[in-house]
Amino acid sequence: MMEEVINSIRRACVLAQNLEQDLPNLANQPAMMSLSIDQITEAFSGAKEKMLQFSRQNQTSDESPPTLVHETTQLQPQMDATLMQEWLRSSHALTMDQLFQMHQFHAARSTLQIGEMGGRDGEDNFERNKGPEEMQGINESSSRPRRRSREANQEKRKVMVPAPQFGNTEMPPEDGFTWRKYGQKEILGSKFPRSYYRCTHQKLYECQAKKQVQRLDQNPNIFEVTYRGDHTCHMSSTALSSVPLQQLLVDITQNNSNTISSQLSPTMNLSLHPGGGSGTAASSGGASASRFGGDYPVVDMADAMFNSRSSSNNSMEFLFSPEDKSDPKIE
DNA sequence: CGTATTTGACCCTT
DNA sequence: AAGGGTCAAATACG
Repeated sequence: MMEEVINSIRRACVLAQNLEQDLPNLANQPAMMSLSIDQITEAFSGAKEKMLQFSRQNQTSDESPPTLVHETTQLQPQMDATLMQEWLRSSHALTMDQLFQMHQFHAARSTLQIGEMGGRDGEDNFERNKGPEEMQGINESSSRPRRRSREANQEKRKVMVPAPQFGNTEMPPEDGFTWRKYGQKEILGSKFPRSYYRCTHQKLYECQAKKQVQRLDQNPNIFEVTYRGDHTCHMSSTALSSVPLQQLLVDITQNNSNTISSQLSPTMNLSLHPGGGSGTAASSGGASASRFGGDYPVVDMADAMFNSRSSSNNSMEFLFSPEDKSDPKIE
């Protein structure tokens, strides 16, 4: 539970970092800056809410509800708070100060309502009776096999992201993952087409993560990015700014408490050289260790490292083991 | 020459 | 049936 709070805050911080980076570009784009700020505000609000929730339930009753997180995340609340503060102070001192001010400023008027997508698809059509079993022949004439198309019940996370002010504005900004476009479609009622991306490493790790990008007709400078599926690869080869903060952000805004915690490994972040670190420690070997799961707090460091290498995937295959996917079914 | 994107057809969901 | 999502051949790109 508490690590949820920490994660939330962390996400907010990542967002804030992003904003800071884009500050020069956003300077003359009040709309987008406002959007970005709203996102950050929203993120912090979510974190705060969770924290209050947590502390409330922690001191009144001790019937800690069985959250769906790993058991390794059972940490002492005090400890968490301390470590969290430590982390906040050590790695993001300046920004954090401003951010908290910002937060207080905007706390009252959180206006952004992303993540209110059509989430009413509670039930899934698990077996869409895929009738013709394409008798496994090499009959490539007319009927295409088409295996499992729409993965059953994949939750969608929707987020708005401002278009980059420089370079190719046709493309949404980097989000920390490498995507490969596999389709584009005109959408009814939208001026702009919607593009479909899937994770570049889908083959390697059966990474089912996908996203679709659509720029709003109201404001072409803003993309609506919808994420689907989880990354089973934890790769960040072309990361410009950070992690898939969209996912994270949306998670906050819709109280989707269980999806994210399974993707992040909350505990290892907490062991971030609290205090003595002085920032630049662990730069040589340390980061590689955290590459697999929880390198989120060290995003800048990780980025610095990853950015230097381009996208040569095959050489890294052994580095990115399929993680803890305890699902041996391999088709 | 291998990899990524484009694009129309195909198929699934509503 | 319409609209949306995906496939895969063709093409572009490095």
